[in-house]
Amino acid sequence: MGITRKQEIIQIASRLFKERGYSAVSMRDIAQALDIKAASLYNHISGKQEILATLIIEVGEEFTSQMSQVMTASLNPIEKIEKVIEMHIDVTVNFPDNIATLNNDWMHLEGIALNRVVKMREDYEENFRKIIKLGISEGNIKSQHPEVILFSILSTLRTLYLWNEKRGKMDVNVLKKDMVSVLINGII
Amino acid sequence: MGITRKQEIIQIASRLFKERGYSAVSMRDIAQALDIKAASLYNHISGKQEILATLIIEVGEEFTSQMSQVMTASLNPIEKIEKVIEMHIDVTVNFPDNIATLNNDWMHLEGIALNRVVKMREDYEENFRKIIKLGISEGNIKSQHPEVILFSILSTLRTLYLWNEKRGKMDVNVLKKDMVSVLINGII
DNA sequence: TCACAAAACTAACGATTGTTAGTTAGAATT
DNA sequence: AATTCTAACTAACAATCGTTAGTTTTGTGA
Repeated sequence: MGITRKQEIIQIASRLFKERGYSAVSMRDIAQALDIKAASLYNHISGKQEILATLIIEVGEEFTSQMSQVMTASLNPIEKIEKVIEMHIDVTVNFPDNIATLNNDWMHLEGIALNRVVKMREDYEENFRKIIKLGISEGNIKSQHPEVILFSILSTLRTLYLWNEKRGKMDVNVLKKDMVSVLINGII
Repeated sequence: MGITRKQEIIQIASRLFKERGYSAVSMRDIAQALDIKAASLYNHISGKQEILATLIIEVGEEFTSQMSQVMTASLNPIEKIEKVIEMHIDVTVNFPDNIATLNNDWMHLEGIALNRVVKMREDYEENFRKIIKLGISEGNIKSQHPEVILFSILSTLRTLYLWNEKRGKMDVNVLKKDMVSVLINGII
């Protein structure tokens, strides 16, 4: 048993959403990419919203689960940040299209799904913030405005997907090592 | 003479584009925000595309012009990177909505405008890359893969607009100082 | 006060949107 | 062999899209 038709639809849709954005992709576009008619999609999914919600929640839960593993690990703050960076690179490699949609189209979610995703993101940021603040109070991290540190690292990690193709033949482990070095030690 | 009606339309549109994206904002939405009918917009602009193109090219030219000033200044590579960071913060403060649209909706440009903007972005990145490579060869910058450095700094700067509201009462000059410190010296 | 230009309006166009209803061909199950 | 299930299809819907044409209102300068 390979992947279901439903998964196939969501996969193709995520690719199109990544390129053009949720609003610019029609159900007919998605159907055409699968070489079927738009109405046939509804044998597998309830609507465009379900595609969006499934896509986003899938990768959102991956981040949540991985972050909670990092939080409970017995590591010092700097080591935890390193883990978060490495984890982010792994998730980006495994879900590049989902991440694009999570970043750019979360606001087109409706109802409970929207609340849920917003809360997931807030919790994620709050966990990251805790690590940074602890690192500062313990003296491992320079005493800088924590929000600046949080934002700098997080925005680099979040937009990794944009750069992942250009990265080309660069090995994932090399990328992790360089990324950790640049984000933690700076460039000089 | 304050701003023209055309500028007013573009301003309102950029705010809506920032929140929902170009494709999810209709001409009727823009008109409603101005308390007029959609057809009335066409007394001032030729169409939705003109709004998008004007918006994006405006801020694109600002970046191009400021970057070329940095390139010709007699500064060492590290000082140039500092200037680029500060410049990016200034442009973000002055054009927060344009930047959101440049980042997220450039692919919806059509015809010459699309080519032009893609070229502007490529040139911008190439200039930044030159600074970094020179810094590495001169020994001012750690010998790391230049693309990792370029990408880390640039993605932080490009998504500053997302964070600019949360920044709240944080003074622009403090932000510049902290940002330069984090991006160049790291967090430890 | 009159003329003119600017900027709004109403009405409508053809195209496209997400979605539903009902049907059909073929495969799997009984 | 008969039945059920799966997954496609055609046709159509109401709503909305960007845009155009033609008309009316509004404000300004002569």
